[in-house]
Amino acid sequence: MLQEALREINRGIAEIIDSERIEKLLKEYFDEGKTYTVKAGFDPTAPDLHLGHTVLLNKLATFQKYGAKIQFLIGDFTAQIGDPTGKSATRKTLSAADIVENAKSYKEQVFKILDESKTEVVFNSEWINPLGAAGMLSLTTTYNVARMLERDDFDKRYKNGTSISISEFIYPLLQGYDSVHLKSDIEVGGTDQKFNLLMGRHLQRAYEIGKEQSVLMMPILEGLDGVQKMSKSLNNYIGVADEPNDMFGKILSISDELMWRYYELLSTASLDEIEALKAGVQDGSLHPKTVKENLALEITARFHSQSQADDAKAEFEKVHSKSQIPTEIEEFSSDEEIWIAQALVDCNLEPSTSQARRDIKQGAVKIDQVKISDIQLQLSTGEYILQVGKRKFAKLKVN
RNA sequence: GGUGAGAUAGUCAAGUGGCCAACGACGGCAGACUGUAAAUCUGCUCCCUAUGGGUUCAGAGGUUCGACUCCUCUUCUCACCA
Repeated sequence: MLQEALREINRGIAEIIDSERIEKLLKEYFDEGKTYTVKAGFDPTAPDLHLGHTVLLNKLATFQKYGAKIQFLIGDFTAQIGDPTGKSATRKTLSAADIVENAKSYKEQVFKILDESKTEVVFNSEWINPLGAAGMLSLTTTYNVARMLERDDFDKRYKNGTSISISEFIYPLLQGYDSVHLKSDIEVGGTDQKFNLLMGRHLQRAYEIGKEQSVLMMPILEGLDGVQKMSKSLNNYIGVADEPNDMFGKILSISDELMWRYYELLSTASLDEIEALKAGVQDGSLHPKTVKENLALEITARFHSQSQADDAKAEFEKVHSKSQIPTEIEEFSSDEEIWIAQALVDCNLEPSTSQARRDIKQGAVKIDQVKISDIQLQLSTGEYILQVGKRKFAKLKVN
């Protein structure tokens, strides 16, 4: 039982620090039923969760299975500074109202994966605000500039002469202080958070709270392009709130190489099962597309339902394999005869009539499945299925 | 505080009086090929019912027949010195 739990917890992780302590905590849970706390911090700037976030959430859910109480920390105070991690410049701040709104939407999405009864949602402004100037000052005395500059991104920026705001130095300290206040046993985060996570250990020691948190780092999930990390701003993400059809389609559009990465980090299939799939593809007994479809089905079902996932698969086959028209298409109407380019813009298929013209010239536009080439085409009374490229459809009714 | 350099389309980055709606790269979109793959090849990539017109090169003025290019001021960024 203990061994199984350890295997589950170690699955897919990038790095672990002080795993002996985790083992000890688990042993105490199995032997004496003692619980422990696992902290994970989230930035309230991005309330729309995507699969990249779920890598971490899945790990937290695993911990919950084995006696952990999750400290789900929303960094409302630290968001005012902006985490300098991976950023080349200081970023803008959020209003208090935005933060409240974002946090709310966070909770709605997170409990699709986490067990609410074993999760405590906390805001760090709660204890950082009362810290005051004196508290802040004493916090800063626990660390020094030279060590702060050891951090890779600070180091690079310092050497390049790119500006580093003093407040950015404060950020890791505050994140570490969260661990002091919460007396966390374990903190889970992305590998890019290593410095900040270790700061938690450092400060727990400095503040003598009698323990030092173990740190577990999850790898960063690549986005749909397979190169850059999955993020909303790069628009290469699969959102947990995406419609079943979108979710299924997006997963199927990833490269074969990336598919294995997703299997490792997102699937509940065991490592042995994944190895078997890889072997199957290698010797040709399994088609990579089938393997990818199964992944898409599993993930779509997790965030929606099995039947919705099955429907998404059927829909996908209909539209793409058989080149038929999707079941549900957004409908638009026009009260008078309309020029094709304008119609495409009105139906949100094209951003401008200029772009529409170009696409028509290139043969990317179809009406009722038939490719058109006449830029001047006028649509008179009737119903039309407009299509741009392979995936954009709209139905237009001209009265 | 002083001195110097710079700000060009989603990003990087050419252009230093007309040949500029602005080279190139990346990204993005589309076509071919496919498994809606990937890789590769090709085309497109400010707006406008368009062999034409309109708005762009940080912002505001100015010089000029003509400015992304020259001048002045403003804003912002960076470097060196303090």
